Amino acid sequence: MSDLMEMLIRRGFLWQSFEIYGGMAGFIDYAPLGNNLRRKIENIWREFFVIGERVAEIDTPLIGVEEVFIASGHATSFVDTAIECQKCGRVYRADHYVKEKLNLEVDASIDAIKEVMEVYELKCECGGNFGEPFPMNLMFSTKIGAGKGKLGYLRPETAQGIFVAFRRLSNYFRDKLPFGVAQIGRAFRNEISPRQGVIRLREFNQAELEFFVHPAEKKHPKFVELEKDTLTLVDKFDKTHRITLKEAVEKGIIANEVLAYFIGKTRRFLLSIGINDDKLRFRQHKDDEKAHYATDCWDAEALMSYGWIEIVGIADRTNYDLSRHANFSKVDMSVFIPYSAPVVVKKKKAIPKMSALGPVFKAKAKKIAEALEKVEVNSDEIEVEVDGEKIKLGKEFYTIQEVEEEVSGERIVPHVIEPSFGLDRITYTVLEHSFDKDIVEGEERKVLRLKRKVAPIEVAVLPLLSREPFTIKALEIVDLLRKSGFYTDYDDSGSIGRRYRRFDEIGTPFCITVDHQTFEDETVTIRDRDTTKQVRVKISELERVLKDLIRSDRSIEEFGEIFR
RNA sequence: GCGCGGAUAGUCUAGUGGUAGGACAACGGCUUUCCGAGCCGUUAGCCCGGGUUCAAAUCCCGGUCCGCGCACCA
Repeated sequence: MSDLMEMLIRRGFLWQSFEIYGGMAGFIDYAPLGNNLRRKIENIWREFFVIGERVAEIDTPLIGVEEVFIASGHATSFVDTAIECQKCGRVYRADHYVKEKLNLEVDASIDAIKEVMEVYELKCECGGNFGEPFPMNLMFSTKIGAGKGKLGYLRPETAQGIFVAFRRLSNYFRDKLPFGVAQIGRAFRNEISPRQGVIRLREFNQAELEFFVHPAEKKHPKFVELEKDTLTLVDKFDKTHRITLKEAVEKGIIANEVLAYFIGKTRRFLLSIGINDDKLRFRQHKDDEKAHYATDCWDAEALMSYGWIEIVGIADRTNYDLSRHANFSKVDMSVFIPYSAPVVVKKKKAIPKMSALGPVFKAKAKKIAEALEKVEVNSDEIEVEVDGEKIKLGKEFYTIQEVEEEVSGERIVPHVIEPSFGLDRITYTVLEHSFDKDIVEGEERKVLRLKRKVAPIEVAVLPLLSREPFTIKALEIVDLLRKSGFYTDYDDSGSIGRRYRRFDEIGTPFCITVDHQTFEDETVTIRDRDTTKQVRVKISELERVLKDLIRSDRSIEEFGEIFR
């Protein structure tokens, strides 16, 4: 186990879930410090992506009814078909294996795979025969209600809750694009073999933003604020660019401005919580790597002990999800976009002749007539589609009339740009990028150089000596700081040096020490974690000084003279 | 899911069939005028289930978890 992981467990950041019953891969407990850290990161995410934008946050159920995931495509693309070799026991994803070995695109359904296996007498690389193909479902299913119940799934992403509620949300925003909807919460994927500590979990935390835009206007009004930011991009041809966002859009490396805006915003967010810019890059998905819904997709990747790991996915999901839900639910998901001024258009319309249609088409006549009225007339012959059947109609069935129509706008299905954050991975990256060792007075020290605003314990109060009256005074200050809303700890065990090291290890940025002088002039010392320097401040000023320090990167020297 | 390796106190680790030991940490006390000091004391462990044996941390089987490789990662 790494030094860091050992510390995270011992000091209470992360624990294996269900430990007393042997544990279960893919689940972790957020221990007190880890929980605090992740919550703080979530709150900063809110500041960036909800409060700072035209974005609302909602909270929808973790369990979704089956229909949602049939429409979203998860129920099919999540149920991949697998084949297992009877001889060597290897399991493959069937459609991938067929493509690789036979260079055939096949449907991932069990029947299609079975057929291919028979026709081509598919064998394993080891020469063994495959058994019956079986489904490999990556969603957790459950029954809603007693008895037979209704089939439901634990959501594999938070996004669907937003798409499903789109009509209400659009209304909430008074049908004016662009707007965004965010959701922070748990998602579930029944991974085959979760590995790499917290990197692949079966139950994990997502923060997702669905930013709805007009398909023809993928612009962001605040792009100018970020366009000069320089960042590392790896495009789909594996070419690395060190480039500004503006250039990246102009050169077409990033498909549109909204995508670029959120890439930039994501980078700023990640830097603000303490992720190292040198260990951060944005990588474009290759064409065969993209999810079933995405057209362009960029991952924020962080370099850590496991290599480059995806921590954020920023995808242009187009109108895939809304269109699918519109089709499956039969509920219109479009938004009416008014033109700046109404447009008058001349149209040729077909007026159905019921007396002709009726005798020929009988019961279908009414539906054909309805379809006819919607058709635009360009030629002598009109084709309409009724119940999936294409029907050609000659002139005898309608009359043409020229009409002038005033069109005041159009209905469009918005496209959505989705930045999707893996909070567990981000939290862990922050820990890895903050973990450091240095030498203080000749001895090695482990120190977690967390940004002050994410530190799970913000301040520790320590009596110089573990006896009265130092302890009593220190406890009074603890009480004071807790009432002011600081995450405060108190420690009087062992020597003062040992206690400083304890708080260095968990990343507490400031230690307050009650010493002899405290009783002479009501001052205490504030020690800075990173420099180990101390300044002396009045107890009455403590709250204000700490607030300033934690909110900023200012040096403690601005608040008093260096004491030691 | 497959293969290889591993699992002893909170953490790290010694222990090849015969009384489970240490270090660090934690906790209590003494001491201590600012960076893991010292002294005394305390708490605390063989992953789970089965088998072999007079006797299992140790050998065998199955499972779980951890690490690595393969596969998987919508």
